[in-house]
Amino acid sequence: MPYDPSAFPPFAVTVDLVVLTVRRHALCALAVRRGEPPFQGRWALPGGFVRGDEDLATAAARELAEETGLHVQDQTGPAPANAAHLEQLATYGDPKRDPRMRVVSVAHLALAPDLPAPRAGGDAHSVRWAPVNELLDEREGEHTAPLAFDHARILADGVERARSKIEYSSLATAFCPQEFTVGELRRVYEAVWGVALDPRNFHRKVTGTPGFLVPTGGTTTRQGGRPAQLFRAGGATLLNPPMLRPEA
Amino acid sequence: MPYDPSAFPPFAVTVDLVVLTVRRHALCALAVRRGEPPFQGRWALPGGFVRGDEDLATAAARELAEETGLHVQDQTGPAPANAAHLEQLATYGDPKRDPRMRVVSVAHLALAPDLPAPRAGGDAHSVRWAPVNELLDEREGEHTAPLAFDHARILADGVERARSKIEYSSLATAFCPQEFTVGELRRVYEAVWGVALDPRNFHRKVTGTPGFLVPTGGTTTRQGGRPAQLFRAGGATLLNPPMLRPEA
DNA sequence: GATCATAGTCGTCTGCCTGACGATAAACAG
DNA sequence: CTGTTTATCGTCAGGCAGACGACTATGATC
Repeated sequence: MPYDPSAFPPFAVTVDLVVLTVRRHALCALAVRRGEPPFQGRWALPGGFVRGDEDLATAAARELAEETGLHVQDQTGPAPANAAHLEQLATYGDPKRDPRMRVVSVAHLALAPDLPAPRAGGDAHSVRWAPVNELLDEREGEHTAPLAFDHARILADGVERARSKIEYSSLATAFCPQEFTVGELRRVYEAVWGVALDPRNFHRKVTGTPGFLVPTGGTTTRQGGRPAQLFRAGGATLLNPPMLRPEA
Repeated sequence: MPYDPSAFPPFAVTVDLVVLTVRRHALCALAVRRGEPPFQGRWALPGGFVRGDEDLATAAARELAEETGLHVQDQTGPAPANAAHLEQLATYGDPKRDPRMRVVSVAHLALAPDLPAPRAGGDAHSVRWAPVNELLDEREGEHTAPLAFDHARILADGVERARSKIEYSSLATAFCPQEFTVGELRRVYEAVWGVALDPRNFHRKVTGTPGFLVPTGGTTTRQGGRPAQLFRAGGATLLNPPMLRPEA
């Protein structure tokens, strides 16, 4: 690795974000409308350049906060109400992925609870939560033009990562508010996997997995029906045994 | 995303390789000795700059071939004898990870069968297969100085990826020659996980998992003892049910 | 207030998978 | 021929998962 700057080609490095949440029983992703060419007017994933003195994870957290007001879940201390999970997804560096110049994008995956409040600093016309099925739909439509750049691929990879990761980790709780019921957690799994799960078996499974859920003592009827116990996410990050996705 | 080149800082982009194989019942990684500062004389992961017109996967495959003579496994057509599995691992971009300049490294993970032939173009003094336990050992020793840069972290991430991925995918066969026995495959799992497995249960499990192994009809006694059936990797990439790593 | 719809929670049963382990088979070394 | 090594088949008990019945506690409706 020589010093000589002419020995290597310069790249622009960006972070792109796949921000997922569950709204109205559907898995949704954050999309922004592009205001300038290329792909002007098309929807894209939020993202931006990594600064010269900034770590990749820091850049992703900064973009996430700018775009949504969400803060990255801190391991220590009490989690704020609007805490999100953030992890690196993959890096995309096809020489032709951006027609202007050579851009390498380090995509990150963020999982957030459904936000009742509007997004900070967001323009309603240029930022929206869209069902991933719509965004990944190939057909043209009012809101269904393909995503800009290679963002459909990135989104698909992010969705697949989320789908498989909630199997063997407690990440599904990142889609829930701080306190949640077993039924709410089940609806998260159903929305992310796109399947229906048996409430009784799910309840047994999830309450029987050590470290997954801790009861808070409270109950709620916000979903209607009989009052349900409230839980908080337990300390376990890896689930043993895992939640099994039903056969394809 | 403006055009203006002054609007974003330039980065150097490299690929680093975690190349794993199983030799003498131990999981080993490829290490190269650095010939110049920084970290002169220390061991490091092989890698190099991504060229201006090159995809990330292409750059990784090129570096792999230069360093080992291995070719990336092609989905179509017959696999050559020296075929390796290659996938992107993660990207490391701490601003201080290289003291000379801002380098973002897209690490890749390669899994290869034990190579009986010496490496093409390699100097025996500057390239070696080293047990990952040695490379990750913090203590100083003749061959155990810590890896250069953040390569210990990258190697650890690669090893962990391999350990978890052979659970639910057929990737363990990438460590085997084209034709192999159940016992040889078991020794791969034992070396990667660092545990002893029951030969009888392992045999039942792998032969009972659909699409994992297809018998070639031949047998071999190269491991001594009773002749063992030879198998080839089946078409399945995802194992159902998965191989379960024994409890920690 | 009785009835109904909605969710939540507890049990039961059966089949499958797993881990532990006995037994047999086929090679080679002495 | 006997012991050693590796491979392969079988058995058995425990645990977990899917299917599903039953009961409970709310709010909504008549």
